[in-house]
Amino acid sequence: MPSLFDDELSVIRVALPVPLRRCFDYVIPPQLQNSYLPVGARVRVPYRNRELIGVIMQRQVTPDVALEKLKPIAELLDDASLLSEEQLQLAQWLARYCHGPIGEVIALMLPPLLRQGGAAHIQEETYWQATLSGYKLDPQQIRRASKQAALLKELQKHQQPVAATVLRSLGFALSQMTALEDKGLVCRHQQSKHLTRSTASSAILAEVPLVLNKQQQFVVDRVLGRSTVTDDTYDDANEGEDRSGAEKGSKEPSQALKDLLQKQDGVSVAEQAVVANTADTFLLEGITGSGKTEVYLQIAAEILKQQRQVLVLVPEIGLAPQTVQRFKKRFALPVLTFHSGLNEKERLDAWLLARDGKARILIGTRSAVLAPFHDLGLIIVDEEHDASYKQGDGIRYSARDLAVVRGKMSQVPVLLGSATPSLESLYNVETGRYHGLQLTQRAGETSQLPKIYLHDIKNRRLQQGVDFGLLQVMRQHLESNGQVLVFINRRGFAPTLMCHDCGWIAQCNHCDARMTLHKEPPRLHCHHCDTVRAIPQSCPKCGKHDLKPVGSGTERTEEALERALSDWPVLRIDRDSVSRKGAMEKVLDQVRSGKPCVLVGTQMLAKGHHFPEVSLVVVLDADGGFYSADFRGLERMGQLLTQVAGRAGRASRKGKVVVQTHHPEDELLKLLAKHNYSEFSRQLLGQRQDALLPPYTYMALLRAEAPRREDVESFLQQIMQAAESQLTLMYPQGLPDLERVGPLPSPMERRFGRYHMQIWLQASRRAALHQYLEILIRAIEMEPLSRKVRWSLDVDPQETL
DNA sequence: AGCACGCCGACT
DNA sequence: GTCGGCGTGCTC
Repeated sequence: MPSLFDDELSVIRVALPVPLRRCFDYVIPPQLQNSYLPVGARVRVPYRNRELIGVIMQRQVTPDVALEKLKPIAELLDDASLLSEEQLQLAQWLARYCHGPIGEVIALMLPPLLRQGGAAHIQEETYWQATLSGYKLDPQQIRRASKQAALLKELQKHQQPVAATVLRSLGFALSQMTALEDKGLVCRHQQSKHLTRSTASSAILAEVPLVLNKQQQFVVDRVLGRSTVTDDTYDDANEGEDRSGAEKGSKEPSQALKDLLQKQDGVSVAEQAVVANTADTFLLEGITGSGKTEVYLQIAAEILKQQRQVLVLVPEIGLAPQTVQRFKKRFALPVLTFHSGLNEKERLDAWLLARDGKARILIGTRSAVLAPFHDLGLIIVDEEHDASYKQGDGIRYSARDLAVVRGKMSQVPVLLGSATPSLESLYNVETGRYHGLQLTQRAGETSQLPKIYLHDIKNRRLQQGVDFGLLQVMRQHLESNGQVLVFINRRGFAPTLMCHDCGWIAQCNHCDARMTLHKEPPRLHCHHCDTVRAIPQSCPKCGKHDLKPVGSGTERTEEALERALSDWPVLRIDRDSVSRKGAMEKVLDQVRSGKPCVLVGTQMLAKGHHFPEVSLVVVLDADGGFYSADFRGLERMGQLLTQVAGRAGRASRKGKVVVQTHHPEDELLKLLAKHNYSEFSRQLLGQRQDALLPPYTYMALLRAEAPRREDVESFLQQIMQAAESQLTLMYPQGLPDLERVGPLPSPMERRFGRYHMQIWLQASRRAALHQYLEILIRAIEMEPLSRKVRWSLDVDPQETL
């Protein structure tokens, strides 16, 4: 009979993927008494009447329920910890910060296959490569085995190992491969099919780095924690190197590369140790074309030299193909991607390869910030202002902010980069939490920044949203072989359909929104709930045949420009036109061909793509930011306009940007037109400070939604009341500067047949906000209505929808 | 979240 | 007489 002491030793605490903000305790059954049950390993456990897979969070716990209630673990799935100490710490931090269930955060960290209980092993395949003597031997010398000779000849064609499956499909048999192996002419490798590059190679670089200008060099040195020499001798030396290096790189790349590879092999351990890494956060503000990516590459190179790994976060992998390409081209090391486009197997492999240190560089979208690493040495967050770092359902976290936290935890530098930094990050520079770094010059041979014109459209006659005079300007650019980019932030043909006779408009049945008129294919489409209806022939209300499209979207602009500029191709890029796979590439290829054309599109076009031949960019409506219900509307507008302007004149041509607006005298717009994003953001920060809005205060938003309005409203009222009485009980003095507003109807209250309401919370101290949130969450858990209502808590909301 | 238990309406 | 509606209670 085991003693009480023994029992307690055999109780472990497990995080389970259930929406409960606690863990569950289990006893270790006799058959596992002698097993190693480390924190971070997965277990299969009975839970109510089924089995779940959880992660061990704590060992030797004293259970807070009676011992008899504890069930035994059914199975131990890992013989070693699957989540590192660092990851578990990060998960705990995130769960506390979001006030979410730890089990769900843990589940978020595991790729789906591991969540389902799959084995944590990389599936390796056999690869064959000729040995040194195999490469040298003339295959004809292999007599009486023509098949082997052919196989050797095949392998001699490749510098890299070739998969056995590929060889088999070419008609070679395993016996032929092993026969050559016995002769010492070929050798086999076991490796993941995603690791096509050798991990053992001592070479790090695969190409000669570009020569940095002084600003870039300063940034590289600063992030790497090198002491920077600022006297003139250094500058002169640098200038001298500049020219010779550039020449060498351009004229004789192969020789330069050889030198470089030779040098790399000779890098001594002592040399590597010179760099004293910082664990600080840096905000790199670099205008478009200032060579941020090159800076990333060269900082990453130093970290990689130390045998450490680099994590690169990008907003969307689809928008960053050239970033991925540049990393792959630069480094002779395995570069892997991690994003939602991967299938489950690929996701698992990338995850495991990063964990084992075999993936040296991981480029991924937001969830990559939770990936495991063997020895992480640097985190880069590209386009740090991008809203897609915070999105998604369930646990709402900002991958950018989490990257900063992870950097601090792991004592690793974090580099946030953007041409248009978020106000949050700029504020963090101001308060000294981040170090600010700047790139103000366009790198390379690139021309000056485009000139931006604010075009007043008050009282002007527009043709489908385009000023008549502007068409002439477009024509000029096309005639001089330029390309024209036209932005409009609405897709579809027209924002809605209206009866000219009685004023009826096409309203969505499920949302407080009008339906968008589309022509391809013809339909009325609600962009909020995806409801599609046929276009009525006559007015459903008065029966008259006088239905008119109101306003214009991408389809209509495309149509209008096709008519007005019929000598040139007009291409459209928006979510509808590129939904088919490869459609986007097809259009982009046509643009890259460099022939004059007009490209009409939504913001999709503004991000990531380079169009060197674009000489004119037209923004049809810049005024959206002024009327936005969201307090970040202006910030978004500034970022978008600046990014859009960055699309013009990137190569030999000097670009021009025309922005149609009703507010050409607006000071903020004028700052943007002068390429002065810094001053623009400073002014916005001033406004935020005056209005006591983030980043000067901390905000949280409790959203709730249900089919019945009354349920949402009384739910929010009930929990607020409960929280209020709890607050006076726990903090008789109250919490300082804590604003509680609501329940309020959300902007667009009815969506997809459900009513949305919210409670706003704001505080000048983060701690006060979180103390209140804790109370509020407890109130929700007690409230019976919470099963009728879907609710979610958003700390640091990006959108107030 | 799931999933059982439990107590009231329209069906073979 | 049952099948099944969704209210509510619990999960180590």
